[in-house]
Amino acid sequence: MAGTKKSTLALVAERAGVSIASVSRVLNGLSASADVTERVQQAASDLGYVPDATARSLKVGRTEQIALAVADAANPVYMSMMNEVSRVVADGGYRLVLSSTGADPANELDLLSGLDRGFVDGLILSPLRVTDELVEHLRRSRIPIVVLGSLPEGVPLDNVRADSVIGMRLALKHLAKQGRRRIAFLNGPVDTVPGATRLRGYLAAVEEYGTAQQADLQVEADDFTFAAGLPAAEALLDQSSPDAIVCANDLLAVAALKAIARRGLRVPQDIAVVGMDDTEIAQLVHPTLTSVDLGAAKRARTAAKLLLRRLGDPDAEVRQVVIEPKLRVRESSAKDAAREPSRTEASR
Amino acid sequence: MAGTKKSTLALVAERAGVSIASVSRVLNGLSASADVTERVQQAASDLGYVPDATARSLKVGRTEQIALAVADAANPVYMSMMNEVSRVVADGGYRLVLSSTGADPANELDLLSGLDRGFVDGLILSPLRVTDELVEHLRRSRIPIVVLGSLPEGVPLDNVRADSVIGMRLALKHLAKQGRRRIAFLNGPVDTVPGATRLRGYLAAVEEYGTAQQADLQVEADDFTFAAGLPAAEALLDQSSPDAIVCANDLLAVAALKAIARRGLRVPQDIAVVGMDDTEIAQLVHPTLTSVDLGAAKRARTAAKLLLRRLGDPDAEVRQVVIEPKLRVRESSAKDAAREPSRTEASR
DNA sequence: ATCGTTCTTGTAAACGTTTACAGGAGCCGC
DNA sequence: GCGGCTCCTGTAAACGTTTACAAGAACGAT
Repeated sequence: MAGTKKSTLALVAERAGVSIASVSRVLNGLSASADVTERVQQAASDLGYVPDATARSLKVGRTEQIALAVADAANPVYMSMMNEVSRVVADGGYRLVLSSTGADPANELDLLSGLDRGFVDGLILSPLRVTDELVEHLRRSRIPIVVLGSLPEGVPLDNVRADSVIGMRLALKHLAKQGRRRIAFLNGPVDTVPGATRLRGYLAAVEEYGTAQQADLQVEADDFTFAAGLPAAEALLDQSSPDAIVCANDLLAVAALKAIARRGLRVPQDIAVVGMDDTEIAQLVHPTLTSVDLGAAKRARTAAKLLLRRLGDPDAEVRQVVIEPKLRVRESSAKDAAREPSRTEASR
Repeated sequence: MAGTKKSTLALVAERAGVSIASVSRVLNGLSASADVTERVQQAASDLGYVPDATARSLKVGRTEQIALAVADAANPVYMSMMNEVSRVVADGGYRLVLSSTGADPANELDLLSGLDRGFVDGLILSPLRVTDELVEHLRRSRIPIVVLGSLPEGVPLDNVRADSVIGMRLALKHLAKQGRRRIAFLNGPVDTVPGATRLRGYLAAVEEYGTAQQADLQVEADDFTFAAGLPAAEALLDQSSPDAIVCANDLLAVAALKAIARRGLRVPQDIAVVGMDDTEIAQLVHPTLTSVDLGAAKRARTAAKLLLRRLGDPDAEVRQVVIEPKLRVRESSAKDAAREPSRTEASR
């Protein structure tokens, strides 16, 4: 069947006794006589011909590749996003180039400059920090970019974001309704976009629902990870005695669960815990974790579709989509402890 | 600084008043007079010139891209592998193209045939199932492939695998030494490579340590996921009363923990649980999960390095690396329940 | 029978690089 | 002062496609 040597249009043409133009036409389904079609197809299959992607790209000016750049691919929420993007993009006939930018904004800039090399047709970018310089680069990019996450007003780029302010509101409302008054906030770095907006949401909700507002109810982990969350949660429990903790992240929430368990306190009886992102982890831990679903999968899917749309129609109007958060109540904040998870999701 | 219009060698040449060959040479650091060098660099930066990746690829016959194909990107163990590969590959100056093949072997075959289109220089493949047809395709591939996982004898391909038979042996030895006699096995699909070898390892270890060998101590989940593991674990507890469960996977192990908790049994006092892969999840759950570290990160890193090596030297001798498993004892199998995790890993 | 259509096919240019080759300038030693 | 050397630079070919254009064949209509 497939030979092991490289094969080219010219070879096929020679074998079929036609010109390379005819071969190209037949293989691309353009008009050709039955005779030529037959001979070309025969020759092509004899030689196991496969068109060269690079040459084609150079000629048609498209690579059929899309880049996805996320800050921290180790975070489960990015993983689920990646999976969604991967699927949509593949369905659209594109390959996915992965770009792990890491926490350093410089990498994002590097990536953006590198984009002009034209190795992808479009980019989905999920920046942790949005600097002016980044925005400037985004504006003058030669290829379509859709941003996954918040963007300053007036930047004319497709983007899809979660409304985490409302998300925090949902969490605090839920807790306040149970009579929780000392609701703490375990945040990640506040100099990141998610960290900043979630803090804003927390403060607004504390105000709205009239729960305790004390500085010692807020703590900031060095990173949105379990490892960073653990000491932060410990510190929080040391410095205050909350009756609920809402966390910027499921990983941080799991860290809170652990810190609470180490002190012999009970969840949710003594302290309720609410996470954010509603990753798979929320359902794995014990007790299962109440979490604010910011629609990561949906955001990712939407972003990918927006990009495909723009690749198809570069002049389409700019669209900014906001995904509405949903609260997934589970054991870690249930009023009656015996309650089952409210919803079971398949994990794949 | 960078202009927003596309720029080409010819434009730079014109502006600098030299030939395109000279421009290319200067930009690639080849010999050139100070005068020309100066003028070219000036012109290039004026125009914000960036070389076109596609054209370069076509000419030099390399794409600087490497593909990574995994069956199920949603599995946390693949995620960690992906991160490692991503890093090594990036350090080597390559981009990473992600290919989620899914459970269907047909997709892997598609991918392999597509590889001849030459959009990547090499491939790291982690197949769930290894069919003859797959092996045949692997042999006649035109680009280097390194296989992440077991491979039939005599296939001359770089590969790196875990010795999960020894891994299972470690797990059972640990449990048997505690006096556990009814050690159950919660496996994933046995028609996959991991499923098959882990079963083999379990049976051999049961033999070696003389623990109970009963059919009802073995159960097979439909997939290596939490969702699939839950009913399987329930069934296991229904049909037998093990004093330990070793699982093919951390996700399955977490499912076992949950099923056990639902019955009001205690871990590890009533039933010890051991997982496999030692993913981050093992440290998040309560109780923390003893797990066999199959060196996923190390395997991935090694595979990536092997591929880079072969890309640099196509005639290097074929290397097959086996990574030695290590047991990470944690609370879920501790003899004395108050014991702390034996080792704390940073999560990033 | 001739002209005009339509349909098929081949020739050749183009995409943006890299690089083999050759021509020319400068320089040295004799 | 001239052959030979080195060093620099330009011309042009090549990578493997796609596609505009023209040429030719076949055929119908007048």
